[in-house]
Amino acid sequence: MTRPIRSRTREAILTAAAARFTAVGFKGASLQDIAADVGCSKATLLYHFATKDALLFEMLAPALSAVEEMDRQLAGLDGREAQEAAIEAFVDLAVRFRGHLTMLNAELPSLLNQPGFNHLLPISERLADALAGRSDEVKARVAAQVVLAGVSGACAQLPDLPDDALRAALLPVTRAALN
Amino acid sequence: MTRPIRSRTREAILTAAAARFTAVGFKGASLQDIAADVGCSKATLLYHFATKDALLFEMLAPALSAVEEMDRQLAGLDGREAQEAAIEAFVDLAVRFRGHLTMLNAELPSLLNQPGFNHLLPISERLADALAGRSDEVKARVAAQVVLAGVSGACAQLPDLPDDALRAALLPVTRAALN
DNA sequence: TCAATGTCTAACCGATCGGTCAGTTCCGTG
DNA sequence: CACGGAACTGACCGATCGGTTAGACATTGA
Repeated sequence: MTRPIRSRTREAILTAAAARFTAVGFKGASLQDIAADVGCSKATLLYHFATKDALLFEMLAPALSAVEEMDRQLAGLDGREAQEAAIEAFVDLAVRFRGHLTMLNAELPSLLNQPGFNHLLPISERLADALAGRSDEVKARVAAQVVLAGVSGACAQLPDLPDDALRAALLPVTRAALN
Repeated sequence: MTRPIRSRTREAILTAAAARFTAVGFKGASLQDIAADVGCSKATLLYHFATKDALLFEMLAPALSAVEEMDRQLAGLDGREAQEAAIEAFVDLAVRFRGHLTMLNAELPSLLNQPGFNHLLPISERLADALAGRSDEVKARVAAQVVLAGVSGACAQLPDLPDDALRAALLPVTRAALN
């Protein structure tokens, strides 16, 4: 039984919003433009999502959950073990969520004031620490930042590359950058 | 002879605008907020810079010039030679301009419609090609994108690291990622 | 000192924005 | 078919935005 067209509007809005936010940023995307992309009214959009922020949060919720889960998995690990686990998990995440990670990063300053997102900065710092293999050396920390920005940036830039091909390329590149 | 305070307003505006644009994006920064940061009126700001766009363009002009110059230098080079030259030049650029490169990248979709900026996309593609050592392999091209986003992202993330320390760390990381 | 020029400003403008609301239409169920 | 609730909408709202303008103030050079 196919779902009626009307009950698919909510998903269409989320998809269109994600595309707009990723292309021109949160502030650069207007609710009217998103509604027009979907082919509904702005008021319809606001019937389904109470605020513009609610749209962004719902878009980012799966990536946020996955980031939190990754953080938990990395918590008890050290040195080389932490690094390898972080590499695998982060690359998987970036490939799976493509441009959403860069959205998380771009909107981080404002997201930090929101309940549910305020632990993101410590998570990000712990991830960088794991990628650096728990090392305090400048080079290791710089490499971790290169990987954080580079892997998520590359995934956003290469939307047409299939997941497995992208992942297969990213893993050795990431390992090489960190070692 | 110290310049009078009034004639320093223009530079203060540029500095404050750069900080705001880098922190919250072009659309996220309002002229009123920038003016408040400087301690002048919005109309004063618009006396010195005709439009908000003019502010952004002037902020980005030095980085743009440097990118164009780098493009010219890379034009006749091939394979390994192209790659090494691109690595050195790009890392130098990113360190020198810190967050401005990420601004160039973030605003690229809208900048492409502006005279003076419309050659940026081909330049960016040629730079990625040089970083990949003119290789068509998926891994080489993915690595180039990682470096483009990663090096500029890391420079934006580490504003307190001195230039020479940052450069010294970035060069080996970049080479390793690309080889 | 004075006129010309540079710099700054408060008040204003129209446009766009996120959001609200009363009313309409659609859908599923008994 | 009638009904209640879900989904949708045009018109509206106040706030903020980039930008404009006439006038005030500051600076400079003769």
